Amino acid sequence: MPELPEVETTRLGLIAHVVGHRVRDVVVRDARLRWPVPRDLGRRLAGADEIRAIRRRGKYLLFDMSGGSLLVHLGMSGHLTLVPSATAPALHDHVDIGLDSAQALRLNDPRRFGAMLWLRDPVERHALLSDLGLEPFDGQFTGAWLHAKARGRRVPVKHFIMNSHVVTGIGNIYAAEALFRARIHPLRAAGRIGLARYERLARAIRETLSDALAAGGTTLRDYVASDGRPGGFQNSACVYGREGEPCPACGAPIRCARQGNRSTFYCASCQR
DNA sequence: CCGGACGCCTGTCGGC
DNA sequence: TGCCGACAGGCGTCCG
Repeated sequence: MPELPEVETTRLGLIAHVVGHRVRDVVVRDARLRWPVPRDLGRRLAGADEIRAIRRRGKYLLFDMSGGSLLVHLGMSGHLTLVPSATAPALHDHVDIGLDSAQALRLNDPRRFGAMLWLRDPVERHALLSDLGLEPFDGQFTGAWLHAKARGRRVPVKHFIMNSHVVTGIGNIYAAEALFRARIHPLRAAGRIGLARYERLARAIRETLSDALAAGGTTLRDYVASDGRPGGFQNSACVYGREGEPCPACGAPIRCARQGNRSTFYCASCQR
């Protein structure tokens, strides 16, 4: 499940191979992603100049070109890899973006929750990006900011920090891990948590994401980086997917609760 | 505005 | 062995 560390690992792995190159051709084998891949994507990309930069906003990747940007979202099961241009496609290899370097950027996404769209300038005004919350590594993202934002909210704090209109890049895995580090119960109402605990949470979110980034992200099932290699953070997870195992801090068994359609993992003795 | 439910999608797994 | 339901879950959308 690509969250901020997986998307950022993908971005970092692609920069050296993609920036400064032009798109030669685009092959869409299956346009049925979250939204249809635009029919004119090939014309747009091949008609633009070279890819100037790759940016990340939340879980979105933006490949900046003249006149607009290619937006990519990996959804739940997507990954972007670089392959030699002639590489035969495998199952769920939906889109190839052929570069002038004899390599292709290949999107594989079994569940097709991902997206590939062309965004005209100014990109930030697009509906998908305009209402996004703060980046966790933005200097404005502090405990005080979170505390103010949570005022009056009755939603469980785990949902609150997974809401991309509040703070971007945090999904089910890192939300659970950050709340464990901050020793906050995932079901506690967001508006009923004090400033000091939000300071702890903001710090825990940044530490968790930094550690995961250093490990190359988390691979539970589908995720691989742009070179095809899996991440390593799954071995460092304290609570996610560890129901019944002893809490690394106190030894009590990790619990699993269901919130709507999602599982949440926590230590009932450490997290209050 | 807020919160909760729903739908999209495929692969995997446990139970019978 | 095959069938079936549950589950994985990001996020836009809809509804009360």
